[in-house]
Amino acid sequence: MVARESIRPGGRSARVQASVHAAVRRLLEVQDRSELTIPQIAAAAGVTPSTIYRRWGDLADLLADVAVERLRPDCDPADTGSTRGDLEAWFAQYVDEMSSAPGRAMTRDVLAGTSGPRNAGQCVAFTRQQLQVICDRATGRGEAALDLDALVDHVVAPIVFRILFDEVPPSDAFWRSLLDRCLRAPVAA
Amino acid sequence: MVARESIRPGGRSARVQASVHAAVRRLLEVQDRSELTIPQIAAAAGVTPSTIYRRWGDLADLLADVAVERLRPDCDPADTGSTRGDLEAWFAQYVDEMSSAPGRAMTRDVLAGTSGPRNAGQCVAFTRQQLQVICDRATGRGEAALDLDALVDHVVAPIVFRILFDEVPPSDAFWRSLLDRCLRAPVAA
DNA sequence: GACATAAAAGCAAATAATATGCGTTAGACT
DNA sequence: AGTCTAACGCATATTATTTGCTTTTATGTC
Repeated sequence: MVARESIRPGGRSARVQASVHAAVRRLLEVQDRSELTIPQIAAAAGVTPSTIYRRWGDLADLLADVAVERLRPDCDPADTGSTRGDLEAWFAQYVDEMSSAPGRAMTRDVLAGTSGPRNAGQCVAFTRQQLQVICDRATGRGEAALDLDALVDHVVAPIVFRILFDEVPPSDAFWRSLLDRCLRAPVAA
Repeated sequence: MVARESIRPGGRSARVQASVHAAVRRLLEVQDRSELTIPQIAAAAGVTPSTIYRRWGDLADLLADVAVERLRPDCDPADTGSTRGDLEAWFAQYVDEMSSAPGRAMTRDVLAGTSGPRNAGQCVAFTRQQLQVICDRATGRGEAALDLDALVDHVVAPIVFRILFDEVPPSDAFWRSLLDRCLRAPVAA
């Protein structure tokens, strides 16, 4: 089962969803996710457990849903005046956010849900959208065109790979060198 | 809770572990993992559910444990005579295995367990070990030294990223171009 | 504005999974 | 052989999940 796609804003469904999401976020700050249960979330959100079971199916799917919502960017990348600056600023905050303990947990949650592919696809779409804005801006300035796919494959992917599979989070120097290398060899056809 | 590290081979613990792992593998072929339950696995393995709960904690951890075991390489990379050939052969089978439905599921399982970092770390260690063998072989032949980290960051990572986050599995052309690019610019200091 | 409709939530009871105390057994070590 | 310990089985208690049915709430129609 999966969360409904289109929910009228302001309706009862939306309110329930909001309070459940809020309850999850609140509880996750206080306790470990291995202790988290659906009845507990239901109580904290002021709804019946069966409501959650019917809408989200199980805990993994609910957590995935919450994580996707939290990973959704809320504004465009900062405009620093230069493409390089835009990219550096964006990746700095991206790495910072993603390699934090909650960030790692959210990424895992997104992948763990029953509909892992769907949720994960949405997340990478967010990332691409953000980078696309920077790419478009570069083109608008008349600078050399950026290769979005190269950025994803050679900067984003190694960063996320490290976050998911390595104990130590990616260092500042690490992602900067990835970005350097990518910008230096833009279209290695 | 986590599976014990060192278990004497041939002991009762080892037998229980083997039969539980086998039961999980067997059941996963027949039915969806969302239907899979611990009592069911216990019955199929001929043990008591409490045994599984005590040893593995929960289903996610058990699945992670099984997945790590299945991802453990059972032999060295094939020796094709050339480094390039070794890499191509190895990546061909790696991508094939990892992007299959069971492969994707296993990768997700590894990340989903309570001790995600530990298990994931083990998997990337397997990969590095395999690639290290190829690197050593290259050095032995007197060829140019390969950059293991570059292979992981710029070939393995984009492949795994695609498998985890994209709906469509990485194409043959995709990983070949990654490998090409990596071999052409080996030490881009 | 009252009324019908449908989707979603609440409630409560039934079922299933998970946790745990305690006795038993298998293997390790002397 | 005898002892010791870790792990298992069994039975029981607790907790989570599912489900049928009722009630609520928002929406669209007259």
